[in-house]
Amino acid sequence: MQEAKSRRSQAERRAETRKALLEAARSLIVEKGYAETATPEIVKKADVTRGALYHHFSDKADLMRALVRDEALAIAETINQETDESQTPLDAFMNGAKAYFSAMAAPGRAKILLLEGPAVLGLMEMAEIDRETGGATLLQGLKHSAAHGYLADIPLEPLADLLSATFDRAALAISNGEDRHAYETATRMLLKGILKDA
Amino acid sequence: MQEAKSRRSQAERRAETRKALLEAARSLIVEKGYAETATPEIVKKADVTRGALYHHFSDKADLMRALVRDEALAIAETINQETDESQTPLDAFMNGAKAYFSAMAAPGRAKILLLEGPAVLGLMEMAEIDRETGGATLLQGLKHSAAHGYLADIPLEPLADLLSATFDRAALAISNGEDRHAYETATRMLLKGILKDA
DNA sequence: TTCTTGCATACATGCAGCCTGTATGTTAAT
DNA sequence: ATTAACATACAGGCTGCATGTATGCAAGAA
Repeated sequence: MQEAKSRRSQAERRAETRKALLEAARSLIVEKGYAETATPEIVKKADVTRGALYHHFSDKADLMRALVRDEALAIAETINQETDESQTPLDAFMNGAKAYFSAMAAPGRAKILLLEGPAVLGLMEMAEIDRETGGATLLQGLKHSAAHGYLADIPLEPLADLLSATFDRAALAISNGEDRHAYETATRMLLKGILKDA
Repeated sequence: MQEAKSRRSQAERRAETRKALLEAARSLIVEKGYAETATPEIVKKADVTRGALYHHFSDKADLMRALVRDEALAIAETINQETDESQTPLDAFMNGAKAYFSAMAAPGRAKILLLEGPAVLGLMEMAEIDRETGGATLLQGLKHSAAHGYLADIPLEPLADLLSATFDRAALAISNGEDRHAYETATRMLLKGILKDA
C-alpha cells in the first residue's frame, strides 16, 4: 500500500482537490453565507492553497456556480427517484411538490439554491441552471393538465412561475423548521383551487 | 442671498447629506447591485466623503437597511392610498394585489426589496422591517375571510406566506418586463381557487 | 442685545488589515 | 521532456476605525 497521497493519477488528483474545495466551500457558505466566506478560509479547510482554487475555478463566483449546479443535479435526481405515477392531476402535482420538499430538505440545500445562489449568480443564471438540470417539469405538468381540460384557459408560463414561487417558499419555510404538514396542506389547497375537480 | 451651502442649520445640513448618500447609493445599487457598489463610489456620487457615510451609518449594510426601510415605507403609503373598498373577498384580495404590483413597479424598487435586500440583510430582518412598516395586511385579510366562511379551515400563516411569495414573484416578473396582465390573471386564478364562491 | 467662549455635532483624512485575482515559480504525472 | 496541477508572491482595492478639523449652537458677560 502506497503513501496515501502519492502516485495518484492526474484525474484522481484533480477530482480529489476539486471535491475537497467544493465540500469545504459548501459547509462554510451554508454556515456563514457566501459574502462572509473568504477564499483563504475555504482553502485552509480544504487543505490546499488558493492557487488550486483559482486553477479549478475562474473566480469565487465560479466556485459558487459549481456548488449550485451540484445541488440542482442532486435535486433532479432525488425527484426522479421519488416520482411515482398518480391517479388525479392534483395527486400528480402534490407528489411532485412533496418530492421537491424532500429533496430541498437536505441540510443547507435550500440556503444554497434559494438564498445564496440567486444573490450571487442572479435570477437569470439560476433559471438557466434550472433549465439545464431538469427544471420545467412543472410547466409540462400544467400543459398536460390544460390539454386534458383540467385547467382554465389562461397563460401557463405565469401560472407556472407563481406556483414555482410557492414551492420555493414552502421549501424554504420547511427548511427553517416550520411545520411541513401545514405547508403541504396550504400547497394542496392552492393546487386544488386551480384544478377543475373533474 | 447667501452662498448656497453656508449658514445651513445642523438639522438641514444633516438631512441634506443623508439624503444625498441615500440617493447616490440607491441609484448605484439599483444599477449594479449591492456587492458591486463600493462606498468610495457612493460618496463620490453624493459629493461627500466616506467620513460622512460612516458618521450617518454604522456600516455599509446599515446604509442598505435605511434604503430598504424607505422603500418599504413608500410601498405601504402607496398601498394605503390606492386601497378602496371592495364587494367580494376576491375583489378585495385582487385590489390589494394590484396595488402591491403598482407600488412595486417604481423603478428599482423590486430589485431593492425583493433581490438585494434579502441577500444583504437576510430574510429574518426583511420580515422584521415588513412588520414594522405595515406588512401582515394579507394575513389579516385571510383571517377576515376565514371568519366569514369564505375560506377552508386550514392553517392561515402558511397560506399567507405562500400567497405572499406569489405576489412577490409576480411583482418581480412585472418589473422585469413580463406581461402584467398575464400575471394578474394568474394571480386572480390562484385567489379565486382558494375562496369559496359563496 | 450683542458678543464671545466653550462645546457638541458633522464631517474629512489617514491608516491598518483583509480580500480578490493574477503572474510567476515549482512539483508531480505521462 | 513536456504538460498539467498546483504553490507562492504581489498589486490593487475595499472596509471600518481612529484621529483631526470646522461649523453651528447655547449660555454667560458686557
